Amino acid sequence: MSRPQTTRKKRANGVESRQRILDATVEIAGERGYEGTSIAAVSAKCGLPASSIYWHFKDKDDLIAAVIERSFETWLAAVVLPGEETGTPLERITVMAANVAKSLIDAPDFLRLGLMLALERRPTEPRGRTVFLQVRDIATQKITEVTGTVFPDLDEDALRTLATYAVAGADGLFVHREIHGDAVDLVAMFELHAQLVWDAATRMASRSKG
Amino acid sequence: MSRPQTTRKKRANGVESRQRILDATVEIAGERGYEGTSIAAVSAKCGLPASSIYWHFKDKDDLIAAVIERSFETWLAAVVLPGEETGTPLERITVMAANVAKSLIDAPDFLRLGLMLALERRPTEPRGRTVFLQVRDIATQKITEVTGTVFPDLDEDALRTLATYAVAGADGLFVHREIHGDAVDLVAMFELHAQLVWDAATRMASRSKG
DNA sequence: ACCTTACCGTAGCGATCGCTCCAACTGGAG
DNA sequence: CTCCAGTTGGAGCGATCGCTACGGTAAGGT
Repeated sequence: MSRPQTTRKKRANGVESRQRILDATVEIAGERGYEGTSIAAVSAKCGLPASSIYWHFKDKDDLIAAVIERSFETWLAAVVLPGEETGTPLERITVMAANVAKSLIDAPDFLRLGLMLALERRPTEPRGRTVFLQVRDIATQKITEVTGTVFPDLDEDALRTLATYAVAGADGLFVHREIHGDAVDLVAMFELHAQLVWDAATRMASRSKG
Repeated sequence: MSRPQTTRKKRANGVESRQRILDATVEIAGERGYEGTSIAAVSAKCGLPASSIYWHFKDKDDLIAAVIERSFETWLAAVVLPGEETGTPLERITVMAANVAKSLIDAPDFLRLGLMLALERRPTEPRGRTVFLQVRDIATQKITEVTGTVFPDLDEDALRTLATYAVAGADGLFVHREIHGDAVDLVAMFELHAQLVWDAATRMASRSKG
C-alpha cells in the first residue's frame, strides 16, 4: 500500500512556496501598486529568497500576472451562481447581484488589483492588465447574453449599454467600499443597482416594442 | 510709474517651470502610478534638473499632492454648472450629468490619478490621496444636499445612499472610458445614469411618503 | 551507488531610486 | 558698481531596484 501518491507532495514544498510567494505579492501589490511591488519586499514577507521567486516565476511581470490569474480563480470560486431559479427574473437578478457583492467582499483582490492595473497606461502594458481586461470583457459579454434572453425585444446596442452600465456600477460601488471600508453595505448597494438596471431594461424594452 | 507689480513676475521663469514640472508629472503619474513616477523621468520630460524639482517641491509626496490639487482645480474649472435653470428637475439633473461627463473628458487627470491613489492602501498614506478623498467627500455631501432640496420627503439615509450611488456610478463609467477610450460615449452613459438615479429617488420618495 | 530534478541560500551585478550639495547664472534693489 | 534672492546645472551620495550566477541540499529514479 505504499502508494507513490505522496510522491510529489513530500518531495519538496515547491507548491506551498509558490502559494506563499503569491500570498505575499497580492498583499504588497494591493498596498503599493505595480511598481511599488518590489521583489525584496515580497521576499521579506514570504520568507523566501529572491532566487526562489525567480525560480517559480519568470520575472516580475510574470509574477504579477500570476497573482491576477490566481485571484481571479479565487473570486470565481467565491461567486455562487444561483442554480435552479425560482421567482421572478427581477428576484433572480437581485439575488445574483447580492452574490457578486458578497464574493467581492470575500475575495476583493482580483478587482482591486485589476482596477489598479487598468487605470495605469504604461507604454509597455503589463501582462496582468491584459489578463484582467480579457476576463472583464468576457464577463461583460456574458451579461449581455443573459440580459438578451430576459429581454428578447432589446437590440444588441441596448444590451451592450445595459451590460456596460451594470459592470461600471459594480466597479464604482466596489471602489467606494475599498475607500470607505466595512461601513459600506455593499450587498444593499448591489441590490439597489440591480433594481435600477432592471428598471432601465424594462423601460428600454417597452419603448423598443412600442 | 515703474510699478513693482512686475517685480516677481518677470523676475525668473519659476512659475512657468513649476507648471512644466507639474505637466510632466501628471503625464508620468497617469502612466505609471505613484511609485512609478520617478524624479528622473519627470526631470527628463520637463527638461529641468532634479534639483529644480526639489527647489519647487519639498519631496516626491509633495509633488504628487500638488499635481492632484492642480488637476482638481483644472477639473473644477471645466465643470460648467448650469445657471438659472429652466425645465423640469429631471432635465436639469440630466444636463448637469452631461456637463460633468464633458468635464471628465476634457480634464480626466484629477479623477484618474485620484482613483489610482485611492485604490492603493500603503501604510503611510500619500498626501495626494488624502486631498483626493477630502474633495470627494465634499462633493458627495454637496450632492446629498442638492438632492435633499429636490426630494424633501427623503430622509438623510436615503439621500446619502443616492449620492453614494451617483458618485460610484460616475466613477465606474469613468473607469470604463479610461479602459476603452474614445469609443465610449461618456455623455450618453452619464445621462442614462442621471435618469436611473432620478428613478430611484422618485421611487424612494413615493414610498417614504406612503 | 550514482545521476537527475527540484528547490533554497548567498552574494552581488549594473542600473536606478529619492534626494542633497554646491557652484554657477540672472535680473532687480541699493 | 555691489549685493542678494531666485533658479538652474551637474555631480554624486547611500539605498534599493530587478535580476542572475552558482553552489548546496534533499528526495526519486535506476
